[in-house]
Amino acid sequence: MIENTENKMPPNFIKEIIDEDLKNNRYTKVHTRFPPEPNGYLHIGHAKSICLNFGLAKEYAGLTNLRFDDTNPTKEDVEYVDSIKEDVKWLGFDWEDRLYFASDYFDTLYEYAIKLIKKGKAYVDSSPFEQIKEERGAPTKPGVESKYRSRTIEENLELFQKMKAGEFEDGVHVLRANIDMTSPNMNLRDPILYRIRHAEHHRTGNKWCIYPMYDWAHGQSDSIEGITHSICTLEFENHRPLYDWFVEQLEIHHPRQIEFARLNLNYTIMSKRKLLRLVEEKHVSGWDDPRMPTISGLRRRGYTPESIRNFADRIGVAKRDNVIDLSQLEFSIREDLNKRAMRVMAVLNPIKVELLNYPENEVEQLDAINNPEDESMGSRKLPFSRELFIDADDFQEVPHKKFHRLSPGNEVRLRYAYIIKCKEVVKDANGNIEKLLCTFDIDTKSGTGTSDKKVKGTIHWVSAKHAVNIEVRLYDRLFNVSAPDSEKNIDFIEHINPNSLAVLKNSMAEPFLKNAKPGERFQFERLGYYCVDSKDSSENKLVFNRTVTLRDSWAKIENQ
RNA sequence: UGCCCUAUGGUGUAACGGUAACACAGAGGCCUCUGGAGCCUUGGUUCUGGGUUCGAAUCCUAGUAGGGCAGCCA
Repeated sequence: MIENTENKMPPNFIKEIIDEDLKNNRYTKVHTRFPPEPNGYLHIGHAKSICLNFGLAKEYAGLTNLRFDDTNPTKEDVEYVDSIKEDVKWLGFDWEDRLYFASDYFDTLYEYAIKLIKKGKAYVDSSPFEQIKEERGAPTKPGVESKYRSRTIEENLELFQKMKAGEFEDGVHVLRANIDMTSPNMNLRDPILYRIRHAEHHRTGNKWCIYPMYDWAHGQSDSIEGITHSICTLEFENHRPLYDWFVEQLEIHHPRQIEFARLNLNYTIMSKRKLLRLVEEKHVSGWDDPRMPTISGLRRRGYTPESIRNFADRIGVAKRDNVIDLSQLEFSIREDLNKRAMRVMAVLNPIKVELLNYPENEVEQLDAINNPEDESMGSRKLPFSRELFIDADDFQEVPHKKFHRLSPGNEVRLRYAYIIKCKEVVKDANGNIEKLLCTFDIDTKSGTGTSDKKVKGTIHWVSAKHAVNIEVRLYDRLFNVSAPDSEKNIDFIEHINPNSLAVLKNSMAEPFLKNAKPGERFQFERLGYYCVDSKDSSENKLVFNRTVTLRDSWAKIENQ
């Protein structure tokens, strides 16, 4: 396997920080966490974070928790909780018995809030929404203090208790921290800790009608879990002083937050909101549509966990904004599947070939190697007969000057079989090719060494009467521009590639594929990697998804 | 006209003060019963200007450029 076996990711600034923390005894172990909000499916960007958090812990012999930051009941759902667990597991990571929810800490968080109020560090603000917004100021304009800021501790305690008891409508009061309305860091301008939301929570039901804000819940959750290094993305950099302030005021365990740049992929959108829109507006078949950058989409597309982990290692982690080339992801899956996928022959767009000098009812069983990269995968038998299918792309009636495949009067090798020559093109009334009449050279049988005839090309084929009909879904990038959501005035939906999916219903595969099981991956020789669709494929109707094409140097020649 | 962060070949990431490395992509070539795989070759005055130093991609400083921050979202 290509994956490095030393459990080591390449050097990065986070490891340097951890090394230093360990050396200085700031912490004596490494404990990380992956903290998704269950409001959507995980995508390849999350995979980067998952690999980072679990990878770091593994490398330092530490632990990683899975914690759902479920502080907003109006946006979250168990469907997402389940999918996230499945995806993390599938990626190959194990949180063991450390599955947590921020909602597990609602009681503790409430106690913490009381503590803050008693210290005079939090107050109930009864200003209307608009007023709070107004008083917060702007990045370049200091905020002003709320008139409720000077309420007594007793008054705050009583009001907060009543908020919890459900005595107020949504939005009537909020609990705010008492910090500094003039701070240049907006996060420190008396941030809201609790809001009233009479909504049912997917775990706590109707127990609560006040819910903690993310900023109030997140850092304390990390603290409660004894997290040493809270790895998060760059946009929370400005929140760090606030989180530090909370744990200092509360005098509780102080995790160290380290921010890194999130993953961006060209020709891809990563925003959960926008992915949700693709699903809701049915531009794709669901969160697991093989064109989606979600983990479930990549899985259905045929990506392996190993390939994604290697990808994450390869792209590294740093603080500068980045856009990774899609080819990097494609390389990762080709690299992995090249080593492990069984080779098989399938004809996407069949043209019939008749071998005029091959006996009518004869069938030969030819030897075919299952994987030239891995001898242990052995070989199999391929039936060969008078009538075959080859791919339309492998025949040109008027060949391009560098075309090495079949054309009238030309010879080509049939992989694992014979060299054939095209004698005649048979067409129907509309001029469409019906079949190719060819002859085969009996001395050129593969493996016999009875002929030293050389031809420039080798093509794949399938025996017509033995072939199994399959459906093939050819996927291409979902968007036709490299940065689909970069223009403010153009809806990213307009950049959807109309050819992102092509369905071929008449493809033919060698009989071995008859027993292919959902999720199984193959290389269709000379074409690419394909996997049996996990949803729509059945024994009667095999459906294959194209994971990725093989590198195609012919395409380059052809385009010149 | 505030605060925070960032700046290395086309794209990423490394180099931890001693003369730029690795991967992907691109371009050449070799090899080949997958035009696959594999192998070889080929790109950078390290954003700019000052400074510190025997020596700077690395430290300081001033610019410039990009990103983030004004949800009772996360």
